[in-house]
Amino acid sequence: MEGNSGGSGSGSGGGAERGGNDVELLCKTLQVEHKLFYFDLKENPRGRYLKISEKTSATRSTIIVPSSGISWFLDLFNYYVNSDEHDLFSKELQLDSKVFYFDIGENRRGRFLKVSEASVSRNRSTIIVPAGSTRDEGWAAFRNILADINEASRLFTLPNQQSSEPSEDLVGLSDDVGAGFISGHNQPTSNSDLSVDRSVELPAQEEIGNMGVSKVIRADQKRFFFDLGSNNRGHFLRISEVAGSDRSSIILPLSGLKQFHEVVGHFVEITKDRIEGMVGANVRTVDPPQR
DNA sequence: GCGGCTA
Repeated sequence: MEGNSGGSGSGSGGGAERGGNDVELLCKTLQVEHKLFYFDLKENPRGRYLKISEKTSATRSTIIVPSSGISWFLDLFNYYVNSDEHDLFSKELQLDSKVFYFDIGENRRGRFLKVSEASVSRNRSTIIVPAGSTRDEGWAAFRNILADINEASRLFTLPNQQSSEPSEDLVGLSDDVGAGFISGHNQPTSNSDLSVDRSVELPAQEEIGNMGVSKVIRADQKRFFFDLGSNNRGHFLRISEVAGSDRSSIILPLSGLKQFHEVVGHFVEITKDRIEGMVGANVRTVDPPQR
């Protein structure tokens, strides 16, 4: 019934993008009690993101998580699942220009986790995840979905390049990232009873290989975000440093990435004696827990 | 077959 006036022209220049042109990489569904959660891993030229929607009979609410935040969400849900009931505190997570608030609540229906997204130009949106009746099964199921999606996102990101164990590498990024061809693969997302996943036929594999690649490393109190991107000038790697509320970035054209890698390797080499005891202590890549 | 949540 929608008078979709000229359906192709719907992308007229407004700030409200509906993500209609975005590529769906992965869709999953999770039912917790009578709520339905939709997880959509999507990608557009600006990058990759995870859309999480909560649907009830009368309510629909959605949060958008940048791809760099998926592993943080996984970490946080692990925290809420694994910590003792009395040790649960509110958390907040800042990503780009968004802040996500995690708060525990309880009423006669039970315990729940409220996840709110606050961004500059958009109304705050919230989803509420029931803890579940026994052993936080709602949160645990939610966590498992996040783990699957995090894994899948990394599969899309680096098809063939996990040659070395990440615990010994400062940055597991090879110098030929540009060659992004995802071979026809049987992806190992196997048995999930209540989660329906379908691997979308990838319409533009080169784009997927070239964009939306993200990594995060932690060093002391700082976080460094590595994001591949491209514009009309070509492809680049953006490295952002986040410490407290300060943030700054450098933009490295891919043409310089190999030299960059060599220079970094040089300094790793000459400081090896000093840093090798630190790897794994306060300098390490963020590796989300398996399963 | 719920129901939580500042806009």
